[in-house]
Amino acid sequence: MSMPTLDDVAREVGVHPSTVSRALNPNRAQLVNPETRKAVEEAARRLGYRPHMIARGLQSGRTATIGVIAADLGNPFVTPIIHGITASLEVGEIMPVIAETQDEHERFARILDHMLSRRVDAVISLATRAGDRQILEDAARIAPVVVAARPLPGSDLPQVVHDDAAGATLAAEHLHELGHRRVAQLRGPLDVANFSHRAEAFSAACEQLGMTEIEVAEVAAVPTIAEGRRLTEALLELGEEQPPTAIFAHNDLMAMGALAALRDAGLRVPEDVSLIGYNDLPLMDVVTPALTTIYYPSREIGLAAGELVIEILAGEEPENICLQPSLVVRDSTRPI
Amino acid sequence: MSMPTLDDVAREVGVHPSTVSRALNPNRAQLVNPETRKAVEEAARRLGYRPHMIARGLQSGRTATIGVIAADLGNPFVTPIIHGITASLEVGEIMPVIAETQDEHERFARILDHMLSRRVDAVISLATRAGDRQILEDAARIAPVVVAARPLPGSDLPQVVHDDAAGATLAAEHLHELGHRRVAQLRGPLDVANFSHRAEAFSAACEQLGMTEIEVAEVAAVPTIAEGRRLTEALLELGEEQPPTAIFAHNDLMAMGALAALRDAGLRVPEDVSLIGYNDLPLMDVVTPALTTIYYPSREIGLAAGELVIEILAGEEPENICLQPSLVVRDSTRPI
DNA sequence: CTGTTAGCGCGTTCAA
DNA sequence: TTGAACGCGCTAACAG
Repeated sequence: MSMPTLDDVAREVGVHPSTVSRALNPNRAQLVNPETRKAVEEAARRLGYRPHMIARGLQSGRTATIGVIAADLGNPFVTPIIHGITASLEVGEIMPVIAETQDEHERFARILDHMLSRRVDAVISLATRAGDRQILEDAARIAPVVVAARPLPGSDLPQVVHDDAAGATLAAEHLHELGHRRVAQLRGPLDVANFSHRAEAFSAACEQLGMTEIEVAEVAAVPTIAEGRRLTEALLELGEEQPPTAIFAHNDLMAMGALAALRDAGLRVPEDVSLIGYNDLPLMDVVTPALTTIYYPSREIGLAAGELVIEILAGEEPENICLQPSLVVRDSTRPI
Repeated sequence: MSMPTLDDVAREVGVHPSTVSRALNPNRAQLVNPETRKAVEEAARRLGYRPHMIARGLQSGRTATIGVIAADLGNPFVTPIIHGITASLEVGEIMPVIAETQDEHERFARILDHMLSRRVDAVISLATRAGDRQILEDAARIAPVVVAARPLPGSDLPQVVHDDAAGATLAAEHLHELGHRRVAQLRGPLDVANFSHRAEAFSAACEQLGMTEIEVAEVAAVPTIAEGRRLTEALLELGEEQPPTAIFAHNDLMAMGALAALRDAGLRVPEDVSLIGYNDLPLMDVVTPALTTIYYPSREIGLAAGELVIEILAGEEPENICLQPSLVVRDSTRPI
């Protein structure tokens, strides 16, 4: 069960371990006699030698791993991001080490600590909330930290994000163009910057476009189907003279919850109420009605975050990245 | 950017590094004078000392990481599994290191090699295909290997799987009970044991129940929406006197593709054709029609795989685990 | 209770 | 072209 080391190979060939080290290192292999090199390579193969990256890392100081902190791996939103991260990291033979915060601050802190103990070469946080700022910035003095997916406003940390305000504005404009004048939004947890940005931008756009926003007092505790359902029910119980003609859900999961709640209330989408989501999750094009939504470039965010990490590790100056949303019109919205 | 070490703390307090090591190790802390211990702890905190898990691992031989090999992180099927793995591994403060094979054998081999180089304490393969058997068994002589999600028939490696034959049989029985007599299945790639098991069991059940199986010659290259669509189109072009009245798709994604293809062909689900999937992916209850499917306990598979790894690392004898499927009846199937 | 010594596997000096 | 020695940060074993 224990693996052969450089010493084993050296003994096998009858040379010094350093020679083996050199022979097996592509950069230094030329410094070694071609014949001994052949012999070393063959012995290594025969013995099943594999470099001990841990030992190597101990002195090089690099582990070729980066920490990825996600909020909830059960949310289909994160899969494409992690997919993108692994894809871009592959070129550097870097592997992600993954952990979940469940959106609990204390867990976030513990995980960050743990990752620094592991000496990950960098950390990508996909789980950032407003209250995590201090510990992230502290961590950044020890290892590079990249904030991705969820923005951290007012921080100097390198960020790979998306223009949530633009997305929410697109949603408002789309509804306005369709003739809607009474609208509502289902807000995600506001300590996640994406949602606070969406909330503010949507309200601002409503005001500017002259639409009446029917405010739902409550905010989703977590951005899930269940919470989307709950908020929608609250909205319908508001007892307004008339319900809104269109609803902007802060993400697609909440939109799915809204869809269910509306159905239960006997309201049809889009005939009675138009519904627009956010993220363009996989499968949103096959639900019925196919969901009009704001495309969130998850995979690209992941790719860019991975690439940014590689640049940082190469000593380059990181540049923040902000990707743009786009409107995906499907069947859940229509003219009033 | 460089972190303080035991030596730094020792120098600060004026003791020997070993004393610091002891003071900071919960198991050995009692062997040290309470006062010096206090002093050490305070100095460690003040300096921001964190244990160097890499260095520790170098001599303990454990890295507290396990490798997780997935086929495709873009498939919503895998996220809940990884979710389960991280959840069960958390108790041991073990973190998963993740990589993707894209279902390419060579990449699989490379990744396995890489993980062994990193001295992961164990490997969980979620990406196993028939041809990967040899390299997996070779790897298992170096580090514990657990095969999860995709079975590896005839192997002695510990496995955490699911009874695919039972699931496919449930599907066939359900269709039979509804009165269907002409059915078809959309087969996933057969070098993935789940799909070959489902294919065989479904055919066998058809025969036993006296249902006619209309065979689609082709098999999906990958189990995706696009391939599900392609196979369905092939099925419809078969020019049979009559198309089947029910279709069993080997997974939910393929079922979604089938749904689209049927719609395009002017056939309605379930009025004209009943459709049943496999996995019960998130959102399958909100698509329209809500998909009848076979529940696949993804999260439980992940949890069990993680727990199995922990047991193995604790020196216990691994026991194979086989979880049972269940039928989830929704709106995409109905009596003929 | 604490200091000393050695070594985990490797890369990187410096010599020869 | 190769060998010898050292150290990365830590823990285990042995002294004292």
